[in-house]
Amino acid sequence: MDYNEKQVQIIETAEKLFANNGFEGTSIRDIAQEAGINIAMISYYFGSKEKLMEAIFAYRIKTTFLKMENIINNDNYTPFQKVEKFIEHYIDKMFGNQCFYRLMMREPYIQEFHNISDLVYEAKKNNLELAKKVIHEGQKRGEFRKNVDVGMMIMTMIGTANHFVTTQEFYKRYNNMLEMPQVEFEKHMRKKLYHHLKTLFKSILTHEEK
Amino acid sequence: MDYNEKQVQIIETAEKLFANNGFEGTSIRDIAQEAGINIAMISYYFGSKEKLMEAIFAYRIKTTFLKMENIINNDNYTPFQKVEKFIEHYIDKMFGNQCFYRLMMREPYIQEFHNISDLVYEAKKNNLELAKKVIHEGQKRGEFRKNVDVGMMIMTMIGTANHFVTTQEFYKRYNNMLEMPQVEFEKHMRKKLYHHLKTLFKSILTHEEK
Amino acid sequence: MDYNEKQVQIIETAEKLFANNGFEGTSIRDIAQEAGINIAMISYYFGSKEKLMEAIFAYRIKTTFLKMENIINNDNYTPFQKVEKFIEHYIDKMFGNQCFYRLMMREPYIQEFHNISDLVYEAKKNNLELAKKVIHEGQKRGEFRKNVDVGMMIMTMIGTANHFVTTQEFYKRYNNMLEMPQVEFEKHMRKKLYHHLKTLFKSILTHEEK
Amino acid sequence: MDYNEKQVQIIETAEKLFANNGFEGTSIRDIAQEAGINIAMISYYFGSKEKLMEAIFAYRIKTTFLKMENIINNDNYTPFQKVEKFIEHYIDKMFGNQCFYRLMMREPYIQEFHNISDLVYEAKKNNLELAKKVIHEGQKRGEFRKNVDVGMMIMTMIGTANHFVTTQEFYKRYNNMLEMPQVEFEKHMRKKLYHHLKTLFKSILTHEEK
DNA sequence: GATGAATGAGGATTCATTCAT
DNA sequence: AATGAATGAATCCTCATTCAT
Repeated sequence: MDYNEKQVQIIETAEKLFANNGFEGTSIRDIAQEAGINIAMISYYFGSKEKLMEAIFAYRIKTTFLKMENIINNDNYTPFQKVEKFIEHYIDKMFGNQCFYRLMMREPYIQEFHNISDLVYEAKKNNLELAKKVIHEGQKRGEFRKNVDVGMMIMTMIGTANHFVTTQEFYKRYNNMLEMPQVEFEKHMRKKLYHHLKTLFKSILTHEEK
Repeated sequence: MDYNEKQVQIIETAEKLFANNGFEGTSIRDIAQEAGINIAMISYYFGSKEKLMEAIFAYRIKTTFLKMENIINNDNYTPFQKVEKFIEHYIDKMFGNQCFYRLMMREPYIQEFHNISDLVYEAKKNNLELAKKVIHEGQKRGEFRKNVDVGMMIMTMIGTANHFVTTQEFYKRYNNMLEMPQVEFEKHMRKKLYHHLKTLFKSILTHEEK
Repeated sequence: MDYNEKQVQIIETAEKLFANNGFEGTSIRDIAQEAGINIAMISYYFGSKEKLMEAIFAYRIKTTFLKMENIINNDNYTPFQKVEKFIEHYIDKMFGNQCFYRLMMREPYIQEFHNISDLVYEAKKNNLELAKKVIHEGQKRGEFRKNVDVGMMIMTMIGTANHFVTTQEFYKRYNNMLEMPQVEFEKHMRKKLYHHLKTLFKSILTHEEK
Repeated sequence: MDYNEKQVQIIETAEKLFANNGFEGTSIRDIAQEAGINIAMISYYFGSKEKLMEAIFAYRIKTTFLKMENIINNDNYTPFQKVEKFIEHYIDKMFGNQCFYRLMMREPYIQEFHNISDLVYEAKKNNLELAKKVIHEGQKRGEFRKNVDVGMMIMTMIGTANHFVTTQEFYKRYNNMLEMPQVEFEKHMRKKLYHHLKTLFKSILTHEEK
């Protein structure tokens, strides 16, 4: 399960190409060429193209979906601070691993065919339950409204964030930001997303129904 | 630009398969077999696989992104009723054309290579501007808060709705609804989404900042 | 065996395309498009693509390889004048039917597969024997040398003339005549060829061996 | 640019089939079957059918159009001996590479579409200029007539020789030589062609105009 | 451990032809 | 008489994978 330098290089190259062109739209030749390695090495290291896909998921889910617990269990934060941290964390992860997130979005079916279904399911479930825990805590402490559908809130956060990534190109074009350097643009996006989701959650969690 | 019965059948079959398996993951053979037609007919009718993809977009965007104006311009509705109608309409369209929406989500790159880029851009822009119009109207009438980022609200609506569709399988499994018939499940989802987004928008648009 | 206007149009279009791109390199669609007729008409009129090829040969050989006898049997001409007429006639025919001649040159195998083998054989044989007749007449009258290989002379005439047509493009480029209008260029070529072959034949037929 | 054994085998097989059936009339399957190799190997080695055609030309022109200079520059030969050697050399090359010569004759257009145009042009030009050099030398030494159109003489040589190859089948049939073994037949043809062209050139180059 | 050569399977597309009208 | 729709066969090419080295 530990990948050497070359294997990691292959994984990351493949991830990028799969995200851009899809699993079937990317050939092993493409990956080998982009990564500067021999074509046969992919089958050699991973067994097959499918197994490489599995490796990507295993690699990312392991290194990506961890360490959320630390935030949740830090007692120095108020419930809403925890929510904020949670949002920040998700956004940071997503921007830091855009390719992988785009890949997950575009190849949902891939789960069914390969041995990653459970992995992904567990990661999502884990995420959801952490969020529930935070919000329930806030409710118990009387700081959040009672009748909040936590599942829907999480979907809103993830959906909005994901769509943000997906729709970047439209956004750029619509707002005449095509010339802005990618790094700056991402910074802008990220900040905007932070603010929006925090405001949204605050509004939902603390707004009194009339 | 008018497609006969057989052409529509091909378009809809291809749309489904492209949505499930991707453009490159779907062979012309697959489409022909599923649609019960001869393999050569696809090239015969559409010229190529790529042109078929273009036809799908042209077909759907034309028939899907219309008639939203009627809602917006109906003076019998209050601004918030218009927002509700807008949300309903988007959700209905999306559930009614799940395949196409999933296809758009998974193949964003396809726009760049083919002649659908502008089509999609215009549709999205049109959508966004209609939403802006409604909300600005509510603001002018003092019924909505002033400092609402309309763009972000739309992204939230679309992102949440899209994610809802994408994540169905996880949702089913997580909530032990795997046995529920698809039709009933969708009804359930749709209702839930209606409610959630309306509540969300109400909260955002009318909640007074403290 | 009599072709109507449309059939002739198809034949001539096909002849041109076959000459330029070869039999297999030309599709029925190409011919139909170029001739401005329906695709099905070719099979309808001629039965098949192969039969169309046969029709071209039948059509051209009939109308092309005739009337040579008149020259030969005209008693007002001296033997060498007859040779000159013969040369002129061949060159004129060839320039007037360049496409057909190029077609014959590039598709010699086609004879074996189709029913035109005998047709072509007879035409060639007829040509050769007419030439022999003229030259033998000149020899009998003591005006031509005795030991002339008539077959080789004919091959020289035909080969040179054919090569002239084939190598036009090289000739143009080599002599900086790329800008010259095709009509003028052909006139130039034809004149040159007349003169060359006549001189050649005169030299061969009348030159006394030392 | 150096081809291994298998590549050469493919090139020579393809050359033969292209010469007989044309570029478009020959399928990759045909070539693979005749050469006893896997179909995919052709694309593997050459990239495409077109590139294979280019390879044939590159291969032949390189190995075929060389070493003529040696003859020309050999000072032991008289000008007419050089002409004879030149003729012999051309005929030998042509009979030794009949397929390639037939291929060049039947696919002149192929030059325009592919990267061999210049290659062929240079080879032809080179050939022509060597011939000119020889004849001009003879003229300078007063052994050849002054007013000889060297270009036309070369065309005569090449055209006659080429036509000889093209028309073999007719010749055989006409002269009842269908039963003669090919090797013996070729020997006969070659000898005949030697003699004819040498006589022809002698007559033209040395015959005094009256 | 690492790789270049080789291949069978399957990809999209074009083809000449047929048939109902 | 003439044609648009439709199709099975064949086209070239790319694919992921294997194997001897």
